[in-house]
Amino acid sequence: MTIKAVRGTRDLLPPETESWNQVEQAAREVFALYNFHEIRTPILEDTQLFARGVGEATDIVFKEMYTFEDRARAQSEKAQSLTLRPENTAGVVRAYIEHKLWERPGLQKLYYIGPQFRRERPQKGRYRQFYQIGAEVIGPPSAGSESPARDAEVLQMLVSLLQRAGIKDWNLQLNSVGCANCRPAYNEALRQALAGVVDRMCVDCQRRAQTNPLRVFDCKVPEDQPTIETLPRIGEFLDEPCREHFAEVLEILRATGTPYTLNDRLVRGLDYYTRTAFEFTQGSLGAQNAILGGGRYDGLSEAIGGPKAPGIGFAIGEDRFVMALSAGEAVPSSSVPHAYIAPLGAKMNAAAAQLARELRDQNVSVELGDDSFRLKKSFETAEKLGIAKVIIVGENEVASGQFAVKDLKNGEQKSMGREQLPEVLRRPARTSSSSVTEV
RNA sequence: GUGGGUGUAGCUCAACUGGCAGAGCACCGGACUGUGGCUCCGGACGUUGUGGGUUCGAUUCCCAUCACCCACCCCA
Repeated sequence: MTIKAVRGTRDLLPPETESWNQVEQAAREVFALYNFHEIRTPILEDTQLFARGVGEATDIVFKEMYTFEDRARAQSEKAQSLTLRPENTAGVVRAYIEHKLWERPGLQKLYYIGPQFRRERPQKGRYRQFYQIGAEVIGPPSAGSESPARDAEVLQMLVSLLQRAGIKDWNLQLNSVGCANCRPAYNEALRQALAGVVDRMCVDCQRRAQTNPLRVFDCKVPEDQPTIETLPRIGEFLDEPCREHFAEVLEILRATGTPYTLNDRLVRGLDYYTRTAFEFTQGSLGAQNAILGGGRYDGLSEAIGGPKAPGIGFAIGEDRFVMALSAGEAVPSSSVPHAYIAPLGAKMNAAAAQLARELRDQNVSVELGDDSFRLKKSFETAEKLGIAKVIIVGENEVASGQFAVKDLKNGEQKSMGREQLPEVLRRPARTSSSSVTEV
């Protein structure tokens, strides 16, 4: 049996990796405009971080984590339970606490790009090793971390990222899920309301009513919808501070022309979310149509043993983002070298390598051939690689110092000294209509 | 974890009712020894996902298993 990539993981090959780099570059540029800076946290974390941060009862922690016991190195050392991170917010907050980042001036505005791991059944837009691009704004309340201005700014940043990357047909769904103060009352009201009607609902809802009542709002069974419509909404239970916070977020969004859709059934699957919760969906993605999601997590730091450090953040599903991109026409023009160097005849490899190095030092990208190739093969190879210009390095050229440069687009060939090469090669090829008709 | 679908060459797909596993594209070489695209000729290409069963004979029928796809659950 040949060895294959394990289930739910995949190789990203060229030219697709070009799209990934484009997405990441667009993200870095936009983040920089909003003064976010990169953080890189370990892929491996103490299992407790996720149990306490993400929530013991969530599906992610309960049944989807890659967890294993790291063996003790010495008698005196205890074995430790480690987990491949299923998301990155907990890790960022852990680092915030560990390095006392609240001692630094202002808010911490951090972004990350990297792989995450969840053991789910693979599906379109869902992998066991998947990639997230995310950002967090976190800090002490005195630095403004609780301000609705931060929520609105993050949402606005996401809109500019989607626009810059060329994602179309997106929709921003917004809700407020309350806080530690008002959510218990709502949970109780919901539980009571469900108690009366749950036996008429689908089996999944009956289970949700027990384990995580908020999630009945996710139900897609048509027969359940009328029942769900009668259930109380979190919006009716928000306390005054939560209500004001949400209203101000909306006001800023309107003022900045950021379109949104209120969705009072939007709930999020991680325990740490408070107040603002959001999701961007995209039309071309199939059932897994959430291209990114996030929200506020005002109690997360304290849940994992840190100081009060409210924050808001999001994670973009990079796999889905790239998918949404290639569903449109925004296919990347993969980068093709400026020139192909064709060493011609025996013992020309050294001279060709020398020229290649000179050109590369001057930022000319070069694919270097082999002197065992016949010229014909060199031309064919350059043609197949889509390279526009071929430089011939033969005995004549080496002796005279004049190199033959052929433009494959229009068939013209001329001789020139090496000092002229970089400038000529970097110039894009002219494709005159007259040259197309030769042959 | 549950349900449905699909697995044949690098890619896209054929192969009648169970009877020699094929084509196009791509790849390699030649025609053409310092000049590509077009054309022609030739070459290589497979444990038909894997293992078992039925059969004189299985890509085809049956069972199991694995992978992928789609959906549920859940999430990015």
